[in-house]
Amino acid sequence: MDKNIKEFENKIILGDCIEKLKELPDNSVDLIFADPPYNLQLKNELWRPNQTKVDAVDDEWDKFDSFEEYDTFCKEWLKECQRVLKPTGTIWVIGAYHNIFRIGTTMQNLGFWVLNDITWVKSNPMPNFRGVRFTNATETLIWAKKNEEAKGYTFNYQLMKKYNDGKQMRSDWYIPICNGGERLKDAEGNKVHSTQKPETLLRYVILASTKEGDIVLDPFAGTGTTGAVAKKYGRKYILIERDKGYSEWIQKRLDSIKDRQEWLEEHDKS
Amino acid sequence: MDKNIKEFENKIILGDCIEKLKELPDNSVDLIFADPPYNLQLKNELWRPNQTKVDAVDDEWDKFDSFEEYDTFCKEWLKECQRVLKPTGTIWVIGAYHNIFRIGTTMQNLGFWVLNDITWVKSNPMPNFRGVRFTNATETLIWAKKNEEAKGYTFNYQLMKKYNDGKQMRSDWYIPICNGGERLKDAEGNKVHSTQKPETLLRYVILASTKEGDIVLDPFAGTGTTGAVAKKYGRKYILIERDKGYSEWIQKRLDSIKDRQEWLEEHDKS
DNA sequence: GTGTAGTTTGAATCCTACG
DNA sequence: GCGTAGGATTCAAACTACA
Repeated sequence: MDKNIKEFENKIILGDCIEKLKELPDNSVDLIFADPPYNLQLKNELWRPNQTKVDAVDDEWDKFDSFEEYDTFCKEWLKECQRVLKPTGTIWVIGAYHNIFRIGTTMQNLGFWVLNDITWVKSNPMPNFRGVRFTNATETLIWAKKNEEAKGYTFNYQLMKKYNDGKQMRSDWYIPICNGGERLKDAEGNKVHSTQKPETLLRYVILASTKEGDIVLDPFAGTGTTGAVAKKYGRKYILIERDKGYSEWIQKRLDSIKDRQEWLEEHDKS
Repeated sequence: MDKNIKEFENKIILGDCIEKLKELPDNSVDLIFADPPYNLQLKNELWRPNQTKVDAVDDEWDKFDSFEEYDTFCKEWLKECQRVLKPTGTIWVIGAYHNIFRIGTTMQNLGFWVLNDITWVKSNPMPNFRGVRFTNATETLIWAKKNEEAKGYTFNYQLMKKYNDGKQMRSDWYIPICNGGERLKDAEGNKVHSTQKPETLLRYVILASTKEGDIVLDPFAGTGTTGAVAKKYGRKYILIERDKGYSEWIQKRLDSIKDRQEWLEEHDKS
């Protein structure tokens, strides 16, 4: 026990999100970015808190049960995030209409204090092929502080204003989905991860709400976009990922990125 | 008991939302648009940089003691809405980050099936004066059907596509806030209602998800924007409003609107 | 009437440091 | 904990006044 946060800095931690969060000390990270899974098909493997009894037949699991399990799962990891977050830190959680309402409710119930809901407006969303709904063109990010009383969170107002043509940055962000050279593909040309987030999105998040040298935690690291952007901008990262395959991709990805200091030194020489 | 929905058509019903909803028959309306109180929880005064005070929403109807009380309230009116809604009908609920997560969760728990979450992107939102957050530039609408199994809801895909320059309509809508001549003002020039919605927003909603002659119910009618747009486009309306003052404004507003048939006849002559 | 400059205002969970 | 002083902070659109 009584581990120091330094042991975890710039590490990729392989394992279950909740278990691994529990190993981190209280009040130790400056920013959390969480992109939790919400594929209801995975419910049995993923967010059964109690592995002992799993219904064999899916039909026996009515919708409310499945929502309840998901809520329990989210409450667990969010509670750990709240504990680990510094009082001056903030948390970002991204989701879509399948899960973001439940997450927002859970966060408010735990006492997180919402600062903004940000809409990621996709410039190139997937069309609705059957023409029975509106094109699903957005995802939502919740930005919150540890609790209502928490003071002193970082918001680089002037920097964001500069990036927005000199006008105050708004809560609607126009960013393309992750595609092209940035999208990780395996040897067969298949995408490595189904929901890889664009680096631009993480750049907004990290530049808006951290200072250089801050510690950024991502409990669902996936392909490691959070780590990649953190490294590029001189922030420390702690990445938790339960899938060994993904974690190996993250390692490769991060190894290929020069860290800020290196980059600055090279830049000075030229 | 056993009232017929025809008794309520094109009526403004003065009274408590939940009580009055209970008088409506099962499976009787085609569309519900609900703009419930947001539970803003504003605590302090806010001053602009030029030392003028922001006119905050401090109406009695937005006061709740806790999340729990708010949730109970929402569960009640949403349950009645679900009962009253035809299986081929849909419901829209608008909110902001203060309440929309709770509403979405409650709706999912009740078995409503979400079709889209729509982001109303405001072209002219109020800025963040203190520079401590992003400009709060959006509100969210949840569009849902009665339950997962419900079939045959109306979505005027081609019409919406036409309104969107021939491209499939997306879930992000760019609409100014309600201001100018459309904003109702009393004799002293004060706004009648602190949160009047723009007609354009309701036009999108009603044209997308109803046919002519359909019945549109608004349980929190306010200044009656839903009724006004319904009347203009040949839909029937049922408006519930608990405040006598507001309901009188609605009556005046609706009286000044020609109904669709009248309008078409005049238009034919010219 | 027309054009320009100045004023007003909108669903807002809007500060921090120091006694 | 509280009270107070210090200091940094706004965008778009409608409306008004006036030339």
